[in-house]
Amino acid sequence: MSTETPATPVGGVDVAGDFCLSLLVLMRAYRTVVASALDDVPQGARGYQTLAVVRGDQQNQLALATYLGIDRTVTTYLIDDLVTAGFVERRLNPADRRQRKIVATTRGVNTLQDLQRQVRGAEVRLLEALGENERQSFRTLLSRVACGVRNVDLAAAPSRDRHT
Amino acid sequence: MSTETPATPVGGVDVAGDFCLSLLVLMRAYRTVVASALDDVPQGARGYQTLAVVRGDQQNQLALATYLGIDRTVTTYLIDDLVTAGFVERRLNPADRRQRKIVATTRGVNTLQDLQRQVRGAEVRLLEALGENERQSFRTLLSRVACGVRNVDLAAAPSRDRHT
DNA sequence: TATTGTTATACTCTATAACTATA
DNA sequence: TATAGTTATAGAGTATAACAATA
Repeated sequence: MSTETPATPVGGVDVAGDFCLSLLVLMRAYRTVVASALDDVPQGARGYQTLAVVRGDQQNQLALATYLGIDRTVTTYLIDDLVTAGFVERRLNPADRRQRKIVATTRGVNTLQDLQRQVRGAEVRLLEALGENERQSFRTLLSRVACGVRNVDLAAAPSRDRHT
Repeated sequence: MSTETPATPVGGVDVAGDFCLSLLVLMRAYRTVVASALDDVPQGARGYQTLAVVRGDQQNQLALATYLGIDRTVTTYLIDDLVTAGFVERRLNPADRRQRKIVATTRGVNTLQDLQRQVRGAEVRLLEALGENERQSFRTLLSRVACGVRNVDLAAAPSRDRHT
């Protein structure tokens, strides 16, 4: 009740206005646009994100997995690759020896800074259709949506019950 | 040259403002939020998109694949499933008997309308963190970015050359 | 017993190439 | 010969479950 628009945009198709497809297109374009920048980063965008998170805060793998929204088994392989690349280290947490804190190496931090600059550039290209103010708006809105979604944790959507 | 911001947002990490992660979070949340609505649609969001495209314009499979950004081999399976579900039909194009035009059935059209309503509702929930005006802005900006990206075709990003 | 991390297995998704039929 | 569509095979990515070490 009281949805925003009439259900059917009669006449032609309004696919251009279709949120679902637009989001997919954006996602794919994003991957393409940052691909060359993240080519040498293990696991591409995922490795980059990990590096960005790890740089500021030293976290164990489970916390990292939760934050990035990936499985802890995946995290193992991911960190393996980042360690091999020399971007992060695993350090045993003396307080709880089950945990391994992930710490960015100097090389990792330097690489990250370099990557962030390149990724930023790629993002600007991606958002070329927008003016500078709009681009900033879009960034801000996206960020707020993501934060909101992250906090709410989508309690309204029982994805697990439906897995049959 | 003349990028928007200084490369490093010194101090803590600015992951909340990280476009890359935000986009991923949004994408995942979107999937989750529409999952129950699209549960009975073959191939989920992809089948839904296909139905939306097919409804307005009768296209052959190759054109469909191009538009949706998927491979033509994938399209075959996708259409197979949609046919099985009774949402679309394959019709031989008399003008060129190599082609199969994909046409939505009555049932497909009705289902689509129903789905669109549900998906719209889910999207509103997804964008809950935004006010109504902001929500509309976000939709519009996203749509424009997607269109821009689609037209430009990302010529600047040589993803194939880098495939080693 | 519960938790962190690792390993092994299986499953899904996607990409590549070979094939049929029409042009 | 080139194109539309199909089929088969292999690869990447992901999820599940079982395991080892520590609490």
